[in-house]
Amino acid sequence: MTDKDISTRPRRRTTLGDVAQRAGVSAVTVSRVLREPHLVSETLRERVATAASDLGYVPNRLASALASAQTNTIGVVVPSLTNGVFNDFLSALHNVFLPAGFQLLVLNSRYTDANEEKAIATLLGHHPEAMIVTGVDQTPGARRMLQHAGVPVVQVMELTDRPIDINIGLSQVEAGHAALRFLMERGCCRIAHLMAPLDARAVRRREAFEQEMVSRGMEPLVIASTRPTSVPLGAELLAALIERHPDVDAVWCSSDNLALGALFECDRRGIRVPEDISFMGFNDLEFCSIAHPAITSVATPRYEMGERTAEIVLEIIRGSGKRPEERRIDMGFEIRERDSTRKAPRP
Amino acid sequence: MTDKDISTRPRRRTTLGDVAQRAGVSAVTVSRVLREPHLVSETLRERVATAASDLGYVPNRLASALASAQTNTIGVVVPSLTNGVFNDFLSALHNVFLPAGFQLLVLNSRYTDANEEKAIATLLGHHPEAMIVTGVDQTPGARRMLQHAGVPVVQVMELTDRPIDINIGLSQVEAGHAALRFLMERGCCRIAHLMAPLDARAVRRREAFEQEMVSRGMEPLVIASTRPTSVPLGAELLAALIERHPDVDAVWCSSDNLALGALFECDRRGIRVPEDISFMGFNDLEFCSIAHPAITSVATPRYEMGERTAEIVLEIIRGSGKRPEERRIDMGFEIRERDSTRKAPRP
DNA sequence: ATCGTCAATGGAAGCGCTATCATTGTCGTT
DNA sequence: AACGACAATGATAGCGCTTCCATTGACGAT
Repeated sequence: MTDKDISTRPRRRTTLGDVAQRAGVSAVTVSRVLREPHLVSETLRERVATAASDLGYVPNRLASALASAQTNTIGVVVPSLTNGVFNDFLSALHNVFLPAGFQLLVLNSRYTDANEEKAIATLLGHHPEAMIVTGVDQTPGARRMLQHAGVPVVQVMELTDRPIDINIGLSQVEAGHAALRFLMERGCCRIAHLMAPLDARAVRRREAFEQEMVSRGMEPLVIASTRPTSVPLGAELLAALIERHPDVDAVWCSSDNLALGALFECDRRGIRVPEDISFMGFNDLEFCSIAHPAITSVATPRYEMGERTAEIVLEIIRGSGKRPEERRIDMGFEIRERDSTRKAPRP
Repeated sequence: MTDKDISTRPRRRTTLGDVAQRAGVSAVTVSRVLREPHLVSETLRERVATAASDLGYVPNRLASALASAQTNTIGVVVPSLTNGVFNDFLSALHNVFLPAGFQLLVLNSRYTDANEEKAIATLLGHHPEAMIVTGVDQTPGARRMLQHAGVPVVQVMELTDRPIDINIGLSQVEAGHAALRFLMERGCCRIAHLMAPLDARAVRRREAFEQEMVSRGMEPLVIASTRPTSVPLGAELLAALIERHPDVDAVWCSSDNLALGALFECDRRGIRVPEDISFMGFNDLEFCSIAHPAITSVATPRYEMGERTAEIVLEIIRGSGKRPEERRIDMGFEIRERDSTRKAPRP
């Protein structure tokens, strides 16, 4: 039975013309029924609709886009889908773009520049109405392509002085400074940083963190792994840290996943949090507030960034390309203190 | 300066013709340089390449696809990107399809049938070479569209007797039965199930779980929430469970995220795992083995499922539509026991 | 009765590319 | 010297749709 299904499948997909013929009208009329039904009499409108549904007609977006020079597509490149951060961002984009009649084309660069460049090329081949890329470290080739694309380009998550077009993000450098200051204010003095330098933004935070330590006369202490951030990696990095530096009293993790893994490892080793070591994460993913102990984290406005990005893009598209006053928007961040850094003051 | 960048942007994107003109050749030759360079003399090949790069030429995939009737695109619909399960699956698809010259178009149905149908329609509009959809509960409309698409269709994650075309997954029903049996064998007798019925597969597992309990004369005990699965939800569901049924001695969670949240909540309430309550999750996400206590989980072959799916699709496409012998492939599952169910035997 | 107006439809051209076939020129062969 | 074979290039015709403009007929205004 299923076999029959397959063999009876039409070899040629039904087109506008097929529908037109079946409805006894011209192709133009069918096209109009789909896009501007108010211009077509009700009689024909119904006849066309019936014919279309009988034939299981699905308009060919490729042809439509080619003819109209309108793809109603937004190209997005993110470095990871595993990381909850980008899901929140994408979710916001969806929520604004879909109702506006746009469709998202999302490609994953897996944290490598070459992939990002390839992804950008691929997306541009689809002629999106706008491009949204993560970070500000595109390759020269990618930059050039984006500059020549003739569509709005938004670089997100991070700030730069030389944006390609629009830049919406937060200062990773300030976040790095703030994190160290926060832990010091809580009385910590032997502070370590766990990170995965695959992410360019994590590297920027690390640099700021180290610089701040050096400027205070402290010895920078960073444990890094080239693997992508994950919960198991957090456990590993913490183990490595404790082995080499059993005297740490605070750990800042470059991602909440690392923090969670590190917390598990502490639990396993009988290290008490925050009594023995204070812990802080980054991004404030949803599990931070629910973990036990709850994890202090640097909250980033991922959802808001997505909304803002989408709104600005729509404004530009609808305003026939006019850019807003501010090309560079700082969305800020906020440290949410929870139990993992609430050490009882020393007697 | 940036302003200038914008204003000097070309209004019309460069086309094959532009490159041809600049290189002093015909459009056909440019097209050939891009697709079948061995057919073009080296002189022209270089001249064309230079012209293309000078103009920042990006081929228009829409036009190319329209003309060649080949999009080299695979359409994929998943219900969620937040859930690690689908990332592993997508990751496998990427790893097989990209090197084969195909590009993935991924849409998110957010666990609703209407969205799924819309996503399928949208993807079909892009004329993919194959469609991969999650689950087996497509709406009649979606089913019809897929049947008429004239391309291979794979339903994944779950098994059915009536596949649209190809079906690769695992039996959620068997998983439900197995989970209960596993816990009973470990001596648990008051067993609860925490779940989020947004996911059709979770519902199927629940039904099997309940049925198995009933058939053993036990009273089914399920706490559900209509919100999507998440770590915080796990904590909430556990709280609700304990309030109503303080006597439970085992909990099976429909996802590892729920299990993690529930574990945190136990920790917070001083409930010992596994001494007081045994815990089991589903999917075996990477944090299960690293959590403390490590979480017993039903491991699903997500990555392998993705690989298998991609391989079969490629086979069909390359074999000019010939389907494999087996239309329905059971990838199985496996319970990985860890500390969260390793209760010391009663004295 | 004649005109302009307007709603409702259709015809034709073309979006940027590729498939197909035709055309050129260069060989080696007899 | 004439031929076919073949490599290298170009001309042409679409792919399925939309845009633009032309056509038709019904209607109210003069």
